[in-house]
Amino acid sequence: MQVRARIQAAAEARFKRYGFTKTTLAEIGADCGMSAANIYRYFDCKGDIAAASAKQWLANLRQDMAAIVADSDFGAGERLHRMIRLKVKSLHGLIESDLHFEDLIEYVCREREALIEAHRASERALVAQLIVDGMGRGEFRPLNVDTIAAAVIVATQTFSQHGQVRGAPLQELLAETDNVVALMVEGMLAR
Amino acid sequence: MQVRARIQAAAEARFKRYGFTKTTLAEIGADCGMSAANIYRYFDCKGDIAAASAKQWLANLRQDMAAIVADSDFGAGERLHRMIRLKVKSLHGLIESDLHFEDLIEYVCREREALIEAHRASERALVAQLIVDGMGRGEFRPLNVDTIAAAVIVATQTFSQHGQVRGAPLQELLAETDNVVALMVEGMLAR
DNA sequence: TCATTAAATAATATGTTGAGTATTCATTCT
DNA sequence: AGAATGAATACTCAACATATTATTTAATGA
Repeated sequence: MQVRARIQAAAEARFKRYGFTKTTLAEIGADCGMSAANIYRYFDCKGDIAAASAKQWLANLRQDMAAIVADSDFGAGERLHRMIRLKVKSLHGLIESDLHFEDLIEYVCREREALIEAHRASERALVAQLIVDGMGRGEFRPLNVDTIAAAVIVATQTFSQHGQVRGAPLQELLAETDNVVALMVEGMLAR
Repeated sequence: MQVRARIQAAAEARFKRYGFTKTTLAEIGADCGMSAANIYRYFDCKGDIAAASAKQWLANLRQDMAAIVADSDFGAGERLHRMIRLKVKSLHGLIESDLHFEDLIEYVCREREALIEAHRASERALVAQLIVDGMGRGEFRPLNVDTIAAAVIVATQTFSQHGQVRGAPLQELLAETDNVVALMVEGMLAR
C-alpha cells in the first residue's frame, strides 16, 4: 500500500520535470529502488500511473471547489464566480508551472476521457447544488437545475481546455470567464 | 468561368472527396487542363486555395447570419438564438457531409488562424449589432455592448470547434446551445 | 507581353531499420 | 505463498534513405 503511493510520487516528480512520454518505467523503478517489472504489481500500465496522478489533482480541485460552494457567507452568484475562477486559475497554474505537464495533460485528455467526463459531471453537480441553494435563498428565480448547471459548464468549457489556456495571460482568461459567468448569473437572478 | 475560380472549384471538389493533404496540385491542374506549375499564376501556394474555399464558406455563413440579424420581424433574443443555431447546424453539416473535409478544416484552423479570428470578429460585430438593436427596442436592458457580445461568442465557442462537433448528434448540440443562449438572453432582458 | 509548360529544386511524406521502452513471463528470493 | 527480478517479447520512436509532392525557374508558344 505504501509502495503504490511511493511509485506514484516518484512518477509524478519525473512527469513534472521531464514529461510523461520522456520518463521510463526503468527510471521510476530506480527511484523507488525496484525493477521496472515490479511496478506492474501495483499498476496495470504506465498510463494508469499518470491517470492516478490526474485523478488526485482533479479530486483536489473538486474539493477546493466544493469548499467554495459550501461557504454560505457568500451569495450563490458570488460563489459561482469564485468556483469558475478557481478552476481557470488552477488549470492555468498547472500549465504554466511546468511546460512538461502539457504532455501528461494531453495524454489524459486523449486516452482517459472517462476521467475528464467524470470530473465534469462532478462540476455539474456542484453547480447544481449552488443553483438549488441560490433558489432556496430567493437569490435565483425558479430554474430547471440540471439544464442550467449543464449550460454553465458548457459555456465555461472553453476555459478548461489546455489548448485555449496555453499561452493566454491569466488576467485575460479571468476577465472573459467573469463576463460569461456574470451574464449567466444575471439570467438566473430572481426579478 | 475565370481561371482562378475554375482552379478553386476543381480543388474544392478534390478536397471534398479525398481530403486536403491527399490531393496534389498535379491532380488539380489536370482537372483544369493545365500543368501544376501554372496554378501558381493564380495562387501563391496550395494552402491559399484551401484558404480561399474556407473564406468563401465563412463569408456565406456570415451572410446568412447577417440576414437573420437583419430580420426585425423577430425579437433580438429570438434572432440571437437563430443565429447561433445556424452556426452550429452549418458546421455540423459541413463535418458530417464528407469526412474528408475534416482534413481541410484542421489545416485552416492550424495554419490560417487569422481567417478564423477575422470571422470570429465579424460574429462578434453581428452579435453587438443585435444587442444594440435589442436595447433600442427596449427588449434588452442597457448593456456594455462589446463586453456582452464577446461573452456570447466565447460561451458558444465550444460549438464552433470541430473536435467538439465531430460525432455529436446535431440534436444534442442544438439543445446545449439553446440552453446556453437562453440563459444569456435572459441575463440581457430588461426588467 | 501574357499564359503556359517541362524541368530543376526544395520541402514533405513514406517507408525502413535499429534502438529504446513497455509489458509479460519464468524463475528466484524471502 | 507473496514479492521481486532478469530475460524475453512486443511495441513505439527516432534516424535515415527514398519517393512524392510543392514550389521555382528558365524556356516556349500565343
